[in-house]
Amino acid sequence: MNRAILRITRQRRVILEELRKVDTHPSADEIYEMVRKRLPRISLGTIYRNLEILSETGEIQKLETGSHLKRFDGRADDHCHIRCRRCDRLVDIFVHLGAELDDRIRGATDFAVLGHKLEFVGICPNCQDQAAEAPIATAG
Amino acid sequence: MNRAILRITRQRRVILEELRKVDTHPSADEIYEMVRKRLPRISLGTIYRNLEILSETGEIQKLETGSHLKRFDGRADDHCHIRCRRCDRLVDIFVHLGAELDDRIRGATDFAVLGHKLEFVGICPNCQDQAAEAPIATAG
DNA sequence: TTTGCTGCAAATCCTTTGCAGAGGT
DNA sequence: ACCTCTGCAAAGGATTTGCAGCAAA
Repeated sequence: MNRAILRITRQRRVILEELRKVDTHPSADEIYEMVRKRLPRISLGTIYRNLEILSETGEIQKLETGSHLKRFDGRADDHCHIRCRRCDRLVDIFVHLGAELDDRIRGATDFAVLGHKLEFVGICPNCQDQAAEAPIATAG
Repeated sequence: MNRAILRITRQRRVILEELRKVDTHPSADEIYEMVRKRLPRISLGTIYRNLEILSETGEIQKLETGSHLKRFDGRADDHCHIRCRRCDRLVDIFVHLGAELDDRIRGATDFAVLGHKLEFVGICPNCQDQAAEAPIATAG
């Protein structure tokens, strides 16, 4: 992927701006809808291409954990996420476990440890409230 | 997904047996190939349906972290994995960080924390050796 | 006998790609 | 002017699903 000098196109700039505006970790398709309000003729292909490039250069983060579709994060600094099991909402958590975790497993593997992907799973406050009103029927 | 009483079909049994034989965390397609040697007429659809059911009932684990395709783990007990960045091989690690990690973030979120997905990334011994002989060209 | 499961094939969903023309630098 | 980027549309790969017949219980 030896990329030459990047150009700052209108599309690339707007994609980054829109992604930086939110903390909702939208999917490519959701970003497409957001950007389309400002650039109605942009194509989904361009969205995908730019999200790929922006995450390669480290300006954004591609989140591939635990969902069938990719989500993107406008923040690239050290933080992790928690996903709601009911509504699939993904929220930032600023607890820094980073290097510590990696150190803890170095004795337990013969791999050279480079890093990790961590995502918590839970129920968000909204869905907790709904559950109180109308609990989800679990088999059994 | 309120499922009724499950039947133990020949297909379901063989899929589980084959998955339990290996510690390689195969994809659906790889499991298809393994099972086909014993049940040549089985279909990929049946493989997918059964892997889904078996992971719902907790007999196996569906691994969705950090790869474009799902992998499956015949062990359902508490352990995590490390993935090789070069060859994508996925290996078990038996360091138990489970409950401890969840406790550490309970103060930092208003979600009800249920658990987490954790996957380490590194370079496996094989690929380390290869790198020593012929280092991978990185852009620059 | 009941009804969950199977094989088959088509459908679906997300993502990537080829191409000719547009637009940054 | 050069060469990366874009829009369009088609391709791609993994997974899901409808259906009629099959087979556990």
